[in-house]
Amino acid sequence: MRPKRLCSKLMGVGAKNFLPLRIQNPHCPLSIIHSPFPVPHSPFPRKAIPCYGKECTAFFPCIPMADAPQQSKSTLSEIRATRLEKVEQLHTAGLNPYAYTWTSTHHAAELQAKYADLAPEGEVADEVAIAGRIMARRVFGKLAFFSLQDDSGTIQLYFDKKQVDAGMEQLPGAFNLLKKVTDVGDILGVRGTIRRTQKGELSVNVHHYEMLTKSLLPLPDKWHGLTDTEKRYRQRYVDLIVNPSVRETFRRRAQITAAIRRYLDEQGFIEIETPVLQSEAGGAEARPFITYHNTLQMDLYLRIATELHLKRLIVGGFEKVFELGRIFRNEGVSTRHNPEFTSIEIYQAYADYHDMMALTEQLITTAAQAVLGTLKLNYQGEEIDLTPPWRRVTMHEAVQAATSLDFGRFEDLGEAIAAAESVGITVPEGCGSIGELLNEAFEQRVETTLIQPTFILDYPIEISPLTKPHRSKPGLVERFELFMVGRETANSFSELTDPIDQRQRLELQAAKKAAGDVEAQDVDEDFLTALEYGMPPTGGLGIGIDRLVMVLTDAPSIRDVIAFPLLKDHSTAIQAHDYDPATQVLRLTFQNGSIYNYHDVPPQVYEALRKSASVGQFFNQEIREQYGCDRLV
RNA sequence: GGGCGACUGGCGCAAUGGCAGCGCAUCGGACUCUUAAUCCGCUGGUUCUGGGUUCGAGUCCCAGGUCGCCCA
Repeated sequence: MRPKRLCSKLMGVGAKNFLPLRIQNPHCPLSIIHSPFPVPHSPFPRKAIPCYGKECTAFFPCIPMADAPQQSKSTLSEIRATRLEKVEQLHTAGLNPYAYTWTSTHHAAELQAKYADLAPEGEVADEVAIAGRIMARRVFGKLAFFSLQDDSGTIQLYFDKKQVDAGMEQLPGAFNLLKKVTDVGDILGVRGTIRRTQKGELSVNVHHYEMLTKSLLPLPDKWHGLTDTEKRYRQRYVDLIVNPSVRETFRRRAQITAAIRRYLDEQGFIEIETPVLQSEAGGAEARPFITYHNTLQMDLYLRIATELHLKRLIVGGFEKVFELGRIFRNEGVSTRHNPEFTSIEIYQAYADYHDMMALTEQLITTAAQAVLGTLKLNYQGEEIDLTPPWRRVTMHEAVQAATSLDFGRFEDLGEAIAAAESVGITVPEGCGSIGELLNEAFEQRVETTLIQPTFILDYPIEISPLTKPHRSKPGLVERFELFMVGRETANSFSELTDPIDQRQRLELQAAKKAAGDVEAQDVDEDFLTALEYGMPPTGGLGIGIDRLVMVLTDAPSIRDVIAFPLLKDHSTAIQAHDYDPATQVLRLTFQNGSIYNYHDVPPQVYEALRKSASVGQFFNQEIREQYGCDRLV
C-alpha cells in the first residue's frame, strides 16, 4: 500500500494550539472540527482535534500557532477570517456592519440616464443616495473609485479623502477606514453629488458612506468571472452577482409569464390553482413522484399535469380557466428536461383545437413582443420567425414528406413495421399499433427538422387517450402539437367529452399500467363522474413555459432558465453504521440526517463494510442497489 | 441507461512519469482621475475520492463521485 503522505508541518507536534487551515474531508463524523471555516473572532478555540474518524483517512493539516506566518491571507478560510476582523473593526468604530435600512433616491440606471449629457469634469449639486454591491475597487492614497452594482446596473463612486472626511466629521478617519474595511462584494450605501470625472465616467462624488452588509466570501475573478457550469447552477446567487446576463434571463422569464397572464386576463380567462398532491396522477403519460402523508397514512403523487382538475372546473361552469404552475415528472435530466418544470394549461368551453391554434399564436407572439419587441429572433444561431399564421401540417403529411411512407395505406401492423424498417426507422419493442409506429417515425425523422413554428395536426388515437375523435378522419383525433427549434413546445386538443368513450380509453391505459407501463395512467373515477354530469365541448392547450423561455432568451439549456435546477447531491456521506446480526438489518445514518435500514444484509457483507478503506465507496458499490431499504428519518 | 470529455490555491488556467507554476483576488507598502489602475514585496495547494503500477504519479491503470456534451 502506498504510504500516506503527511503534512511535514504536522509531524512531531502535539494537537494543541493548532489553527486549522483547510477542511479536507467533509465526510468525517467529527463534524465539530470540520465546520467549513475556523472562526477566529469571538471565543474561537484556537486548536484542532486531529481527525480520528474511522472513515477519515485524511490527515488534518495543522500548523503550530507560534510558527504560523503572520501574513498568510490567501485561502478561503483566511480570507473569511480577515473579513471577520474587518467586521470587528467596524463594530469598534461604532458602525453596524449589518445595517437595518437604507433609503436611496435613485437606481444606477436612472442616474446614468438622467445625467447622460453631463460633460467630463461637470458637477451637479444634486444630492443623491444610492446603494448596491461593490464590484470593483481602485484605491489610491487619498482617492478611491468603486464600481457599485444595483438591480438596474452600475455606477462609479468617487471618494475624495478631504470630502469624505469633511462630510463624516463624527467618524474620524472615515476615508482611511473605508479603504481598510471594504472589499469587493460588500453592500454599501452612499450619499453625494453627481460629477463626471476627467476620464468621462459618471460618478457619485461621495461625502457620506455606510457599510450596509459586510461580505465574508470573495467573489470570482473580476475578469474571467464564474464559468464553471456546475458552480453556476449550485451557487446561482454568485452567478447572478457576477453575470448580468443571467439576471436578464430571469427578468425576461418574469416578463413572459406576466405577459401571458395579462393577455389571458384581458380575454376573460381566470387562473384557478389545482392540487399538487393527488391520490392518482393523471392527465399525461409520465412517471410520477410519490410521497406520503403521515397522519392520513396514504401515498400521494405529485401532479404530472393539471388537466383533469381544470376540466372539472369546466364541468362546474367556468368557461375560460387556466393554471400556470409547477409540474413534476419523475424522469431523467437533460438540457431539455428538469424533473420539476412549469407549464400552463388553458381550457376554453365551446372551442375546439382550431380555436386553440389561434390562441397559441396569440399567446406566444404576445409574450415575444413583450420581452423582445419583435417576432423575429435568433435561437442558437438559427433565425426564427414567429409571424403568424404558422405552418400547419398533419402528422401523416409530415411523415410522408420525410420518409415517403403513406401510413394511411397500411392494412395491418406487420406491413407497417416492414415498411418502416425498410426506410431505416428503428421500431421499438412493444410497438403495438400503426398509430404508435407513426408517432415513432415522426419523432425519429421529423421532429428535429421543425425549426420554424409548426403545428402538427391530427394524431393517432392510440397515443391520445384524452382527445376527441377526429370529426372526419377515422383512427385519428383532433390534436395538435406546436414545434419550434426542433422541440415540442405546446400540446392541444378538442377535449374528449364523451364519458363512455373516456372510460374505455382510461381502462385501456390502466391495462397498460397493470402490464408494467410505469407511464400509463390509472382510471380517475371522479373525473369520469364529472364527465357524466356533462362537459361542454372544450378546447384545451398546454404550453411548456421553460422551453418557451429558452427560445425567447436564447438559452441552450433548460437549466439556464430555471433559477435553481435540480442537481445531484455531491455525496452520500455515511455518518454512522450499525448492524444487527439476528435480523440482518444494517442501519445507516447519513451526513444529511436521514437514516435508512437495509434488509437481509449478510454478516460477511457488514464485516467487509467495516473493514473497507472507504465506507462510502463500499456502500455505493456493494449495498446501495443490492439490498432493499426503508427510510426511517 | 450508453458513449465522450472535464475536475490542479477563492476565481481563471499551466505543468515530455522527475522540485506543482502563472494571472487575478487576498495580505503588507507607495500613490488625488482610475475604470482588468499602476509599481514594489509576501502568502496561499493531502492536484475530486479510494486503490494499484513505479525508485518516483497532477500525469499511467482500476473503481467510484459530480458536472458538461452527444445518443437512447
